[in-house]
Amino acid sequence: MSTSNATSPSSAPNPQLRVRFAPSPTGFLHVGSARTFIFNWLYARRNAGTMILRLDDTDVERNTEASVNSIFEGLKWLGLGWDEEYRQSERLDLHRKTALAIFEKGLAYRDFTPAHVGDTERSGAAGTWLFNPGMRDLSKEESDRRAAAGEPFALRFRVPRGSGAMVRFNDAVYGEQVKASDDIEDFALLRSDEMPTYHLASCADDADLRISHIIRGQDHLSNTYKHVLIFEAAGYTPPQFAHLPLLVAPDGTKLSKRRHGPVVSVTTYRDAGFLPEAFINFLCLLGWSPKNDREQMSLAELTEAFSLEGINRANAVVNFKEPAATPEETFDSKALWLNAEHIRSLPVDQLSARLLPIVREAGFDVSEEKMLRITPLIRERIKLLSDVLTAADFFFVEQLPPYESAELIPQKGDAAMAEKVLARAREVLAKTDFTHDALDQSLRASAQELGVKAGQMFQPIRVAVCGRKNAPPLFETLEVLGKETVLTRVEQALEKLR
RNA sequence: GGCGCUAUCGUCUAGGGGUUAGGACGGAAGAUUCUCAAUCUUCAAACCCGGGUUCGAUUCCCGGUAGCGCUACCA
Repeated sequence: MSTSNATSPSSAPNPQLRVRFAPSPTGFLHVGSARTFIFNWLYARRNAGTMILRLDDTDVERNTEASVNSIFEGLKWLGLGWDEEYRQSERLDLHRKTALAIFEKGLAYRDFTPAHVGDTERSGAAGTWLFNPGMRDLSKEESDRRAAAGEPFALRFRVPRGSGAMVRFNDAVYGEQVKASDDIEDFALLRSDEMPTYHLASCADDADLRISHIIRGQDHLSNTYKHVLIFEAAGYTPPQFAHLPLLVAPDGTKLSKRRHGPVVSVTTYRDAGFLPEAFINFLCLLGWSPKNDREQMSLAELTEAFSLEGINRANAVVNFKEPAATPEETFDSKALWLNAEHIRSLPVDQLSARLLPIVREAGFDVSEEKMLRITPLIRERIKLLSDVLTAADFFFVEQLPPYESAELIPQKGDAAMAEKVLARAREVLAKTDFTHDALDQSLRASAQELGVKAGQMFQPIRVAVCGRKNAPPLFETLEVLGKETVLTRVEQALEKLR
């Protein structure tokens, strides 16, 4: 890595650099987790390292297969991939071995206190709970005897006390971190059912998988002291830590499906019509900055620009609206804007290919060719892929949905003018080539002959063929619609006016 | 309660001992086009508070306040 170029992603594989994304499958994949995954992935790719996915599923009570699926579903949509995959539940032997090694060094002890007892006593006026009285100093003989007798116990880390010892680590984002070990409680390593706790399993696996950088949410910043203690007790050098500021809701609280609804779930963005590359782009800008005012960036550009130094320390608000009605007002407006930007920068054929399944899914039978012709007309008019359904609806249907005949009346005109214009249009269009320039010429000429403004000529026709006033440019629209459909719709509009 | 982290426009952020505190989204106004959108121009909008240090602090230090995190045999 010392040889890698500082300004472009290194191509030489870097076997020493290994990062992991380690979700626990106790819920769907939410946007905060997605960002953590993305940052890890970016860091791995930027430095030609290895990206590992590890399911931290040691909490048998809360894990669900549905959650595992939801995580994979979300990650699949992001489309970033990973190089290695593990499940903690398949590595319990390693965790127990690690715990045992720590125990044998005298750095952990058995706690026979029944589970869930201390909660109220612990947080009494005396202050912070640090350990259960008596257990820490149990003699080896008694501890062994009670264990041999089959009494259940949790294994706790024997955190150094009264020595004034300090635990420290250097965080790539938050800098030098120091905490008195007297302030750290004797946390559990193994539960009384012999399952490892998160702290133990996580560290044992990180060490075993030779993780070089732990990039994770800041909610783990204060847990890190415990982790440093575990790494050292087990004889490993702790990896480099980099904690990420949290993503929070507009009310400042952490994202939760219960409180904030589906806006916090990754698949909601997928289903709403976000482009994964736009969503990734948006998430990257939350808590990280390339520091050069760049906003819209491709994956390649993000990969190239990404560095731990660009990560900031304050929590970032995902500015969605809680009581959500339309997508327009639900999602963070920057996410929407970025999505529109990415849509516009997609080549027409690619955008068209992404739109087609959505249109067909909605029940419209549209050919690839036709979609290819429609796409450029709506590309600048949609923010979400699914907007295609409202922006281009009139291209898909045989029969236009009903609209008010008053819509046909042009600016500063009346029903008579609308009728006059449409009658003329019917006549002229019947003998005009349906190409942009020919339509342009004959319709403008007609306007002049009729003594109306171009806009007054175009508007009734637009409404007649699109069913509404706001639509893509007229000539292109007519061209794609085709002469037959256009004439039918103009005829129907004329009937409306009578 | 204890321990810790954080604090620049509404939101995401840049910056940093002396700046007209920059950009973006969103908002407002205008230009432009056959409507809408896109595009372009302009405008409004911020350094949490109090003490230090200093010739000078938004920037450095301390305190306060607020928010968040951890304080489980959850992760």
